[in-house]
Amino acid sequence: MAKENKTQYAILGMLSIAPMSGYDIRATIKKSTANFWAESDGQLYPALAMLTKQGLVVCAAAKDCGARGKKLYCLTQQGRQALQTWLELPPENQSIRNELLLKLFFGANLSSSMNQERLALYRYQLKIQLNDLLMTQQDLQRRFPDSTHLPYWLMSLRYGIRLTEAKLAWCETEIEHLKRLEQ
Amino acid sequence: MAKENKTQYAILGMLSIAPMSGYDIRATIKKSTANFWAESDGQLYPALAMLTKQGLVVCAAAKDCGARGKKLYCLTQQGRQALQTWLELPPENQSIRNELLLKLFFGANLSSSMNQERLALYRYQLKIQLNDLLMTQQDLQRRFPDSTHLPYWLMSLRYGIRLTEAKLAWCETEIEHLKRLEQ
DNA sequence: TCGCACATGTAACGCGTTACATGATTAC
DNA sequence: GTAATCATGTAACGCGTTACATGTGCGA
Repeated sequence: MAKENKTQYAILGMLSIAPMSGYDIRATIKKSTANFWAESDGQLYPALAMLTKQGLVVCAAAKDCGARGKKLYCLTQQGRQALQTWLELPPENQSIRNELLLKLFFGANLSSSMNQERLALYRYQLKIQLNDLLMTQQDLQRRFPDSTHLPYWLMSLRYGIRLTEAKLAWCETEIEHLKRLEQ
Repeated sequence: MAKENKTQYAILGMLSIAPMSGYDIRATIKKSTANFWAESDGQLYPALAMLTKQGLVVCAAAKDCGARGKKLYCLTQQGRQALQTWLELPPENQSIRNELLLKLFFGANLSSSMNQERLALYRYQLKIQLNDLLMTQQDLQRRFPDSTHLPYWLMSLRYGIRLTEAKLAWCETEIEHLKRLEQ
């Protein structure tokens, strides 16, 4: 009835790259997939516990967990299989909800300058985002030059870069549009 | 604690354009904001009922509702004020979850051809989307040449067009990338 | 010794989707 | 008459966010 939990697959995918702790997964997601995938703590840890119970991941013995009680998780054969099965399915497209766009769609209810300010703020945020993405790109290429994952990581990064550039260009032209409209 | 219900504002916004029934709102959302905002039936009608109870919208008397029991809703002064207040707040950005991108991020677990097929299918879907957007653009300009809303509707449309074009261009280059990688 | 980053979790809350349910009107 | 579209709702379900709770180890 309701949608299937995708958090588990994000976790399995991350563990297919390397064994990690919950904290590592969280950090990796924030660093590398933040542009197209987010997870919240409240999902991550329960999902890890469930995957363990289902035998899709195993937690290294407490001994090997290093300091600070870090729990290192590994994919099991079943886990790898479950990931594979999911990866091969066609991706479902989530419903989109972009509040900025919705507010602009109703922009006739606001002053033109209000809308311009909104766009200008967005442009500013996009510039920062773009910069981050470009830095991450360099960073990845330097740190994992030989990883089999690198081409795919760069692919998803370029998606972010392209989209952010397109949004920026859109912002510029729309601000100009509004300025001209005022006169 | 949890997030505020945004459906109500989408409804108020739609009613700021013209009085509408629930069915009309639904149809309008599907036609015009589908690219950045979606609503499901299960949210729409209860939200309308709640807005009525709160006095933010009123339902025209049953008499005036036309055939088929259609209920025509109008904004009240309070409703207009509530919309205004919300519009002026900075937009919150929803967390993004793009399953296609996540699957590509883990693409090293699949064959190169599988990833290529995935991208090719996406490219096909994007072309259709782009076409729809361009048609809608013409349609809007023809049907509402003098509406104060038109500039903002076109703005949100151009966002969709720009983004879709960027995604398409990205698709093309990535398919080429993968082809070259295979050799 | 004080604060920050590391590290793992739980509970409340309600949003949003899906599926179900129902009936009228129009067009062929 | 019968299918499609118009039209309005309800109920189940669980996903995902936010806030809370707790403790460790390292560096300044």
